[in-house]
Amino acid sequence: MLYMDSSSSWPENFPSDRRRAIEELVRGREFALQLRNLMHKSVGNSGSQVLVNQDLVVNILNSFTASLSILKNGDSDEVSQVPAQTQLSAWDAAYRKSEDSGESSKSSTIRDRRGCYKRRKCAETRTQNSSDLVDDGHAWRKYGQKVILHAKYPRNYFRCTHKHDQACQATKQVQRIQEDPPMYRTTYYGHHTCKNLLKASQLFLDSATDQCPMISFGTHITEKDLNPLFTSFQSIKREAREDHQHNQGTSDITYKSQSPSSDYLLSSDQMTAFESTGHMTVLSSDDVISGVNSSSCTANAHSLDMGAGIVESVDFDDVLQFDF
DNA sequence: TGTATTTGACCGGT
DNA sequence: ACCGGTCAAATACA
Repeated sequence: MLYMDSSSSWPENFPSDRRRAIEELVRGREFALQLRNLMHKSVGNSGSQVLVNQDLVVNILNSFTASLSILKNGDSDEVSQVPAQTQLSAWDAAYRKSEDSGESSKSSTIRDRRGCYKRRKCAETRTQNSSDLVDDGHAWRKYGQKVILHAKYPRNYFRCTHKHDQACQATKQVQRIQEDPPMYRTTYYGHHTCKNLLKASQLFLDSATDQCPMISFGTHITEKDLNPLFTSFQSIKREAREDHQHNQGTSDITYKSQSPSSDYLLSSDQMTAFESTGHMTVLSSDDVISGVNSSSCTANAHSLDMGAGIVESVDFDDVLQFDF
């Protein structure tokens, strides 16, 4: 999340009343951010209540951000994160203005796109190699394909389907890296902020009804427990199933917490991060609970080959036990 | 008709 | 100037 620096220099002749309005909005957004952070730490809220609260905070933040963008009119950092409708309005306005004033554009059919997008600089990335194009549970929309220098195969660019309606900034790149057997490298940029509830619920319902031999959950998961931050489950389930075929008789896996309210699920993203770093973040139906960093949680978990039964428990603020 | 994909052009960073 | 990421008009598809 980008923040407007209140100490940034203001353009000359920038109206003082607008400046004050912007400063007030910045303050308000800071308060909303603090509220969000407090909510993340709070305990005792039910999952659904946290979801409602998070919705509210997201709406508040979006409103502030959109307002700031409109007022400041042209700060690309701000434009990049406001809802698309706001962006389009601003661009349409700018476009109409240039038309009205009779300014000529480079092309009669293509409008001036200068400043219309900002490249990510050091967004968080995660890379995953796989032998097939796994469904990671998110809705992606392809927006480009490029031939890459010294690469045998073109690189494909995808953005979240909800980029415009929910301002979700997550993107990924998929590139074939090997012909036979086919291997693909997928690089994820940023996190999903969209509420992909329909698809997530389908996955959960699917996981609840599918008699997957490797994974079971201690309690039934209902839609009210869904956390939009937590979605990708399908691929790990498939991994588990495939592995099971190679390792018949491996015991069921239940991710259980000692707190009575919730069990834990692992997304494929988390497993990928876990593979490469030995560190993972575990999400409950409520929210991020804690991080795991245990030298004993290494290779075996990666392929879900739990035959060696490595991890018994990991220390947390709120202790999470892995019953393998 | 609405949504997704393709693809050439544009743009920013180096 | 070049490379790679993104945009958006054209096209395909359900």
